[in-house]
Amino acid sequence: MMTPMTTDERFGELRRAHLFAELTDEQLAMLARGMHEVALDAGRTLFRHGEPAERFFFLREGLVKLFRLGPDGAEKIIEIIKPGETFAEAVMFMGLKGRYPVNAEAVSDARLWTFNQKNFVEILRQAPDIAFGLLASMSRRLHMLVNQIESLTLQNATYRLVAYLLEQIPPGVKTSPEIQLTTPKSAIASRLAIQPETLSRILARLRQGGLIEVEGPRIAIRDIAALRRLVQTPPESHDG
Amino acid sequence: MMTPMTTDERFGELRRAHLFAELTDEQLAMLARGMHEVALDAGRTLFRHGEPAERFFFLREGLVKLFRLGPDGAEKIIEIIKPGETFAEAVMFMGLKGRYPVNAEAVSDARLWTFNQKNFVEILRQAPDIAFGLLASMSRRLHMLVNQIESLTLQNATYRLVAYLLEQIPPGVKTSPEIQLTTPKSAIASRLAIQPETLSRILARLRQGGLIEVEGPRIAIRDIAALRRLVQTPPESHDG
DNA sequence: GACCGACATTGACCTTGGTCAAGGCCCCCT
DNA sequence: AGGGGGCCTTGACCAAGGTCAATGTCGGTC
Repeated sequence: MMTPMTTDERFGELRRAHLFAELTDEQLAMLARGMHEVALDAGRTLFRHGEPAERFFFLREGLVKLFRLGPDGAEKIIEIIKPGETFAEAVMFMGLKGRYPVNAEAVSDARLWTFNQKNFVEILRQAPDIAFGLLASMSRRLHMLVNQIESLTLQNATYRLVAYLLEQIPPGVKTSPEIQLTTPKSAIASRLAIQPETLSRILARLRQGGLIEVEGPRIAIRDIAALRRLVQTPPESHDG
Repeated sequence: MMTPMTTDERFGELRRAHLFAELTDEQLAMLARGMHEVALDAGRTLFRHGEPAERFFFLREGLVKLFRLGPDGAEKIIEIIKPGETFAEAVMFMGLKGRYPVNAEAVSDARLWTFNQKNFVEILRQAPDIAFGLLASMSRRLHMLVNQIESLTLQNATYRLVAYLLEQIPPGVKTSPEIQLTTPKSAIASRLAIQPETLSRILARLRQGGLIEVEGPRIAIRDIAALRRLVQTPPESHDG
């Protein structure tokens, strides 16, 4: 179901990804040659933990969750991919027998472009600049995961949720910002490794304290200073 | 206080690191030109979370822990570096203003080689093969962190400890293996995000169950099958 | 040999967050 | 309008693991 689209439009869209932002038109053209379109209904699986990793992805539309399953079927979301982001690039360098370390499933109807591993490695050889972009993007992910581990182990559920809320504030907004949750609260709970019930309770507590107001997926920040005090923002910021 | 050492010996030692294993003598020579020796007493800090990252490291001797501190000073060890491993390579690609995402401190007296970032990036440009090695090594770390997150969120303390013990079994040993803990138990507890008291209690429980025997830092596995059953090894292995 | 400090162990108690169960709200669907 | 299904909320209860404190063990030092 590919809608007609000019090359320029495609390039523009690709460049939304960190990984591709710096590429020349020529390099993008190379890339685009090996690219395939995929549409995925909400709830459908893109790949599973342990499967051989032959492709990586660029998300054009919709939401995709990356998650692991525990023995009892419990699910922990590692990351929620939003449009304009690439994912599973990293795994391609685990050697020939690289395998996906997580499951990927569409949260809402999604459209993606997929790239073949071999193809991409070939491009990398010819255009080492891309390799540097890739290194940067992996660094960022690495850093993010370390932050997640810290927050999971050193901070309690309230801290994690408040930190998450603060991260969601659109940049540049100064006074009483509002947050629009883009994913169901249950998904956020999983990302923060808490139960939906606990998430509810913490929000209720913050509401009672006058720190926020909640109305469905809209959260109004009433007392941002108090929230920041709650997380005692450490020297460096908690970028995600 | 550098002891005299032939070039060959140095190259041999460098090649113990994944990252350098595939390099030619020429490439190693380039690398070695920008390399400096550092000795670090036990307990001394190598770098701190948030400092500008200008160098990365190869550990020759001793142990180094990478950790984060919570607001209250609680410490979570992210990784324990062992001789022959490199660390902090990844952060160099976070852009010019890259900062260390963790603290690094010597657990025991340590000797390291340090490499300058600019220097190394220069080498990468000339020898793109190294970049691929770096990508692979970062992939591995990424994968490892994802596994840690899974285990922290989806598994309980006993599971984590048992999984850790199973990982420590020297490869190739079949019958009633013995594990020599190389770090104090308190450090292991921190790596697994549990308190030393809890670690003690779990070990005691496993001992009472006849699964292991503990004598100080030596742990004898009595019933490896039962241990494996405890962690119900998922489809794919939990490499660390 | 006595003392000290680091580390480990054990016990009693408490806190956090998970589990189970019962509604409530809202949107869609016919 | 009525009914059904997601999703969220709230309450009662529970369990895992954390905290605090006392005690043990070992190795080094004077």
